[in-house]
Amino acid sequence: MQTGEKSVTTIYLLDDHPLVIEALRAMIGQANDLSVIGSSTSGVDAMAEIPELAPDIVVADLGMPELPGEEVIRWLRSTHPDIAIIVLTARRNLATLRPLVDGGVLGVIGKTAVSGELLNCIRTVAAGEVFLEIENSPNDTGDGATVDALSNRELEVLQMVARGLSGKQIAAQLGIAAKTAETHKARGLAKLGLFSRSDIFQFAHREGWLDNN
Amino acid sequence: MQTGEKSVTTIYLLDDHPLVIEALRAMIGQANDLSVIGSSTSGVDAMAEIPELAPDIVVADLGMPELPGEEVIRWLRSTHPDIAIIVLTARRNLATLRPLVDGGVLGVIGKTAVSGELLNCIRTVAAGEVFLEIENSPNDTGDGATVDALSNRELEVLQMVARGLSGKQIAAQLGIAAKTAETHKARGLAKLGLFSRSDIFQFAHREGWLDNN
DNA sequence: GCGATCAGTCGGGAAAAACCTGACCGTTCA
DNA sequence: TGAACGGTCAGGTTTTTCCCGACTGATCGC
Repeated sequence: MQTGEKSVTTIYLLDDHPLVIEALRAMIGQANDLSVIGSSTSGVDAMAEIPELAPDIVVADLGMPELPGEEVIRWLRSTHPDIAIIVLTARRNLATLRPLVDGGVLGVIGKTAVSGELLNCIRTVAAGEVFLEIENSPNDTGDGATVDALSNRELEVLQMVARGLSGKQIAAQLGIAAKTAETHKARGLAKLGLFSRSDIFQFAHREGWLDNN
Repeated sequence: MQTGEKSVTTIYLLDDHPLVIEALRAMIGQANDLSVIGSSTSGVDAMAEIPELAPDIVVADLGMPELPGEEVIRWLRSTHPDIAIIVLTARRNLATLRPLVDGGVLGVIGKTAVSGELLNCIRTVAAGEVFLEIENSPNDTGDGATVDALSNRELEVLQMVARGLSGKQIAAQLGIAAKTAETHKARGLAKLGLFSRSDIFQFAHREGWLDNN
C-alpha cells in the first residue's frame, strides 16, 4: 500500500462524470499526503492507464456506460491485487455492495459524503484497513425483514424480477425450471414481507437495485 | 434575468451530492460574471431559501431522495416564474425531459459536461435563451421507432409499466379502466417495436427512465 | 450418529394479469 | 365531410402469478 519513498499515497480516479472527477481532484489536492496521479471517465481507458501509473489506490464509480465499474474492479483485483480499491457509489446498501466487499473492495463511500469523510476513507484504506460507509437504514420493510435473510438464489431471482424478467425468462437464464424460479421469488417475497410482484419494484427502487451508480 | 446592478448573474445550486455542489461552486467561481449565492442538498431547504435569496438562476438536479427535483421545479415555476431553471441530469433523453422543457425549464445539461459547457449553458440561459444538451441517439429501437411517436398517454402508461405497476394499478392511478391502460400499453409497445411487458424494462433502462438522476 | 433446519429443486391447480382483437366517441385538419 | 388520431372500453384467449405441497442434499447441534 505504501510507496516506499515517503508517505505520499498515489490515487487514480475513475468516474464517468468529469464534474465529480474535478471535485475529487480539488478535495484530494488539499491534502499533502495524497496525490492524484491520474483519472479517467472510461473503464477501458482506466484499464490501459492503471498498469503504467501503478497507483496505491483506485477510487472507482460503479455503473458507467459501456463498461460497468464492477468489471473494472474485478479485472483490477485479479491483475493488480496490490492496488486497493475504493468504491464511490450513490446508493450504499448491503445488497448491491455485498459481492464487491466479498470481492476485495476495501472502501465504500457515498457520493453524498463531504470532503472530510472521503479523505478519512482514503487514509484508512491506504493504511490497509477497511472503511465501509454502508447504509443499513432502509433494510427493513417495516416488518423487520432484511435482504440479509435472503439466500443467494433468492436475492438473485428477486433482482432479476426487479429487472422485469418473467418467471420463465429467469428460469431459462438460470437453467432451472420455471416453477423453481417462482418458488425462489415467492420465498424471497415472504422474507421481505412483500406480497406481489409489483412490490418488488418499489422495494428494488428504494434499495437502489435498479440504479447503475 | 438581470440583477439590474451590473451584469453579475446570481445562482442557486440544488443537488443531493455535496461533491457535485462543491465542484459546481469551484467551476462557477472561476467566472467573475457569475456568483453562487446559495446551495442546498435538500429540496425542502431549497424551497425555504430561494424566496429570500432570489437568485437569477437555479441549477437543480433531478431525483433527489425525499423530495423529487421535478416537484421543486414545478413549485419554482408556479411561484417564481422569473427565476430561470437549469436541469442538471445524468441521462439526457427526450422522454424524461420533454415534460420539463414543456414546463418552462430553459436549460438542460448532463453531468458528463465539462466546465466550459456548463458555463456556456448558464450564460445562455441568463441571456434568456434556451440551452438544451439533449441526447437523441438511443431513441430508436433498431426498427426506427422512437419515443416521439408515442402519445402522451402512451408514454405515461409505459413509464408506469416500467416502474413495475400492473395494468390495474395504472388504471386506478390514472382513473381509467384497466382495459384502457392495457390498450395504451399495447399501442405504445407496438410503436416501439417491442413485444412483451418485459421488453419495456430493458427499453426503459436503456432510455434511463428508471434512474432518478 | 441423528434429527432438525435450510437452500435448492420441482409440480398441481386456482386466480390474476397479460395479450389480441374489435369497437365507440370526440377532435383536428385537409 | 370524411380521414386520421388520441383516448376510452370490452370480449376472449393465452400466459403468468400465486398458494399450496413435496423431495433431495448439505450443514449443524446435541
